[in-house]
Amino acid sequence: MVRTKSDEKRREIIRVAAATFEELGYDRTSMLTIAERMRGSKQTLYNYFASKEELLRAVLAFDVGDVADQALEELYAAKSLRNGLARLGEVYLARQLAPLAISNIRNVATLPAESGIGEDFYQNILCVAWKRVADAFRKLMVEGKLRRADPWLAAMHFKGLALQDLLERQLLNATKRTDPKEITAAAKHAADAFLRIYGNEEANAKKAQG
Amino acid sequence: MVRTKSDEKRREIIRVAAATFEELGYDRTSMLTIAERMRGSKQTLYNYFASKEELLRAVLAFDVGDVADQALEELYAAKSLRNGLARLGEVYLARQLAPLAISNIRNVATLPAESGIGEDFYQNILCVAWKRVADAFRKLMVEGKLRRADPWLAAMHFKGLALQDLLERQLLNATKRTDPKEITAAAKHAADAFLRIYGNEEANAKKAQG
DNA sequence: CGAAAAATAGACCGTATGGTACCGTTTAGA
DNA sequence: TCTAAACGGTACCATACGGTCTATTTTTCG
Repeated sequence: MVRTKSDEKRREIIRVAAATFEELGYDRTSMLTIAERMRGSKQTLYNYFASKEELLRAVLAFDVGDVADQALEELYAAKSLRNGLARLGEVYLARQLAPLAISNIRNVATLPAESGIGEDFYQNILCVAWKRVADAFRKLMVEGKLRRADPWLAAMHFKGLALQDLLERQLLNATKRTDPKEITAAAKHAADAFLRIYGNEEANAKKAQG
Repeated sequence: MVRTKSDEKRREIIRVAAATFEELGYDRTSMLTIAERMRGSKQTLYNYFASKEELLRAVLAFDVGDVADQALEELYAAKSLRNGLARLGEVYLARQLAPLAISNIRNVATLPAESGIGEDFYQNILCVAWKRVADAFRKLMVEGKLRRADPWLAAMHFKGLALQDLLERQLLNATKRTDPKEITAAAKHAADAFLRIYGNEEANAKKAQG
């Protein structure tokens, strides 16, 4: 072999494509536009990716996150469970409301169901992270810091409490960009609410007694 | 005037357009397709609507719901607050997860932010209903059936608890159709969780004593 | 009935797209 | 240095779209 399609170039394509999808949306982004922004040719794109959809899949996979790791570190590092949950929510929110993440959801949602992209994205990208959160909750339940309950349901409730409204607004372009302060506030409210659902009053009561 | 562009025909166009947008998605639906399904001509469409986007706006406005009314009736009619909340959630979920509602969200999300459609849709359609729910919660707070808190935040929390995961899955086409039993279960869990956050233990305690 | 209003059908325009094919040029590695 | 792989540029293809225009037909109402 004399010359190799470099991984670096591949990543560069993905980066440019991601930025363009984010800016214009998948449907309104043409392969030509991406090629031009690469200062390259369409042929090169098709050299690396079989189709536009394949390129989108690569963009989606690229966003895969260590979010869960970061977020869970926050959870463990915090002094109180409440603070930890608030930070967890904050990190998650910041990530999920970032333009790229939003546009990914939006772009996936526009594709026909038959492509199977939506299922892949939900199962392999979105859920993976939340499963780790659910596991963390399970541990907290075992440790008695949270009331015993279905950890996955708890994770979904946390997600819903923290995310729902802000995400919807971003998705619909009803808000230009979410104010970081609003994120912090939403995360705190979510943490408070979550503790009211899943907090372990028994343990707290015992502590108060002991 | 000898003949009037009938409101009936206008509604028929909206109906057909809605069904087609729902089936194919806004971007992949052409005005020609709609015209053919109407057994009419494109010109007639442009006779009633200035543009494709205008037609979408009409579709969105058409879906405007009495959802809130129905849902709140359920809330008041139920024997217990818990049952009422569960029914409220169930009705809302069933509505929000219906194919048309989902596709509306999806279609709005795909349009460029500059169009302002997203803001309109969120403010004038989605929020309107939830404001009524918030008002209902406010009343319940005044009556002491719920703990005093920000009613709007409470409504958003209820929405998040009930809706978040199922809506996301539908949006992304990660689920074909949501099982009604799953809807019922999600609504019940949401009601339980909601009462843990916003239930009024004082009142309950007094009742237990009295 | 007869005229005004509206619906139809289809050609048409300009533009754009995803994807392929070709060709001459650059590059890296043996 | 030489050669094969990868590149840029561009033309190309088939298709499709939103939107306009025109000519013809249908409907409705005075």
